[in-house]
Amino acid sequence: MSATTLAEVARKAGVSPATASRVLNGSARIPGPEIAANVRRAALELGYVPNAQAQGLAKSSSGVIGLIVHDIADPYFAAIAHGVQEAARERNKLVMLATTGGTPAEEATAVSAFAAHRADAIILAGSRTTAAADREANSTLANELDLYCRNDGQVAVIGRPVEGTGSPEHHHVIAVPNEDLACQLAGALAATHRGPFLIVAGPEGLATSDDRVRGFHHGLHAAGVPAAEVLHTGLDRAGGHATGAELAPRVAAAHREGAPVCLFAVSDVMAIGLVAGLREGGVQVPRDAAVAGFDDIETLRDFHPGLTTVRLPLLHIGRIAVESTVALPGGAAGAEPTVTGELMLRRSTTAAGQG
Amino acid sequence: MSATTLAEVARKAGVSPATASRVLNGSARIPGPEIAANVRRAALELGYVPNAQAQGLAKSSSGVIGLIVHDIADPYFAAIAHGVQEAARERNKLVMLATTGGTPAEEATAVSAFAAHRADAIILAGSRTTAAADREANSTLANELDLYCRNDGQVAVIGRPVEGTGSPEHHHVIAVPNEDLACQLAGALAATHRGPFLIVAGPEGLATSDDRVRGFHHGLHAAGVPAAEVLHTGLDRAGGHATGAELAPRVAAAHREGAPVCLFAVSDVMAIGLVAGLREGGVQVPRDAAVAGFDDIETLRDFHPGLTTVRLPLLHIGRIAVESTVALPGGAAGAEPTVTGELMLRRSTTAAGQG
DNA sequence: ACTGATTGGGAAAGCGCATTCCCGTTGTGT
DNA sequence: ACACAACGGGAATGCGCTTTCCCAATCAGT
Repeated sequence: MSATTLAEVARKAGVSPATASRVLNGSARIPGPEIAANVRRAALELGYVPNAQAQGLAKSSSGVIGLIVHDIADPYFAAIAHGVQEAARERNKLVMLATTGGTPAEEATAVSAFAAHRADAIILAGSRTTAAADREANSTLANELDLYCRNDGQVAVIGRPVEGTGSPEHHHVIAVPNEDLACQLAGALAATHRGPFLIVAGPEGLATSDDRVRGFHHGLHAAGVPAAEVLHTGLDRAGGHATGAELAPRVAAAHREGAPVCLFAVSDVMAIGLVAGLREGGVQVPRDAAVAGFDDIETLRDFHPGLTTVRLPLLHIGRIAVESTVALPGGAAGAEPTVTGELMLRRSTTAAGQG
Repeated sequence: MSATTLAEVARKAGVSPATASRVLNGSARIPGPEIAANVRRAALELGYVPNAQAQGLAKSSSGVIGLIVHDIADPYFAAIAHGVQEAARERNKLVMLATTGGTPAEEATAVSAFAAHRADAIILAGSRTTAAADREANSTLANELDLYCRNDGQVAVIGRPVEGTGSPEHHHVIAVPNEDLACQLAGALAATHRGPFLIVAGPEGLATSDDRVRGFHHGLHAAGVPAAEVLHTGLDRAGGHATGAELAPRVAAAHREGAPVCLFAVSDVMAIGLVAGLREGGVQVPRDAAVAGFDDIETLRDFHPGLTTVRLPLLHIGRIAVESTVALPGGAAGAEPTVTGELMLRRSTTAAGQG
């Protein structure tokens, strides 16, 4: 059996389709109460479900927000998605999800798909990449976004703008002060930690990772601490874990020699993997080495020892991404789009007899 | 500037809209190569983006899969969403996400919204509830689902079927052997643990929680162990944490008296909160008490001490939910829809001098 | 070379709904 | 009592696309 249409409802209620349309959705003109009741009853009896596609086609607005993330299973993105979802619901919008694995090429196809669905807005979460290999894909992405904007689409990018896009009035950048916060973190750690610093970073060219590395370097430099060595690996638990296992002997040696290492992983999930890898290599945190992360992922806050990190208001970031891009039903625009973080100094960087 | 339409592309290419349509999407009839090239070039030059809504309206298929979860920030649902997303992409479908906080009423509105968008399938993840207070909302949900099915929608439910729905040929239940696995877990724990058992459950009436509690009871009973006390709390980290804090003195006392408690939290996130709460109350796991969880959430596998739990193939569950519900482009149906779990016995239930 | 089958393209009819116009009816002002 | 405004409802058009149906042109077959 096929879906019942507005026309059928109208016929059953003995009115015109126009009238039925007016009563069944908040139109400016509200038909008389008796007629309205009739229509509503007919709709109910027939099990009428409005066809959002037809509505969207007629109104040229789909009521959909597109969200693009690297990996929804990553708690970082899950938290952002949560915020997006909340704000979307307040606006009576649905959210469409695309996961891309972080490649600009996949992001471009996701944008294209969302554009095809005439999404009211597209939110692009996840680090931009500046790697040379992605240059072409990045420009494809920029083109796709421009195309979308030409059709009156709004896009919000979390972190950093996409290189090479035009129409800035359609682009909203939710800037995340990664560099500044990493700098602060480095300063705080340098104040208490005696010994060399090591940075466990994501792949080279990942903007978020690069920003945090750069900030950490600055912070160290400002504190008069020798520059940290940087190790590049995967921006996930596995990358951290592998690096931890690899580094364990060296870290253990450093500790024996009285110059324990402080490791900064550019994300919490990496830090967690790192700690696990070190532990499997016989290194205890914070006894033998200090470890810090970034993001303050909620699920990881109960980790033991408590992980020193930087809290990012992920949920809020998701919210303001949609706030900056689609107005509330009431009409008011959203809150101010500033994102700030907060240092969370916990046990993982507090060795006994230190601090 | 408004979007360019197929008609404009057709005019520019000097062909009819019909022909343009045929070349720009895989139609059965493929126009001549020269004409096709013309059309493609025109589309490119004009920056044509097909209107998926119009396509959906004309074809009556939207290419969208609706996913309903309690909370996307919960790693349990995030993992399922990941699997859904993967399988959806293989089928060239987009996924629409709705988070409901677990209330059947919200689930019903989500189903309604997805039905309005003519989603090709709806996947309902997250525990059903049998609480009396939800009776009415549950039947609303069932109605909404039936309405959706009447319009040829396919629905997959993860865990347990929704009570009161008809048209079983449209409903696919991805059964999760919660009860059986909890039973096995209880048996394994009873074999090594000496001391009373305590179950930290979710709200009463939550099917998943209830199933796991029941299974655990059975397992204990089969092992000849006295029945466990059940404590109901929130099915999240906060619930586990509060219960842990509350229980700490009692657990500590039990340990002092030589009869350490084994706590079974019905989900990993609860277990993590529980451990944290206990620790804040001075109870060390596994030294003073044993703790087990359920799900084997990936992000939590690096937890220390390793959490004894039951591994559920969450990603796979997400995959088969879509496989059972929308065919592959190739045409073949999906894999067999059986879900199995695996006991993961780790340190959290292995006190020194035991096991 | 003539008929019948096949191919390649166009015309047009929807898909389900919103909305602009239009018209008949009732209410207000002097 | 009459003109005019305001209101409440219907007819019709269009949103952008797919797809059937139809027609002209080409092809093979005896």
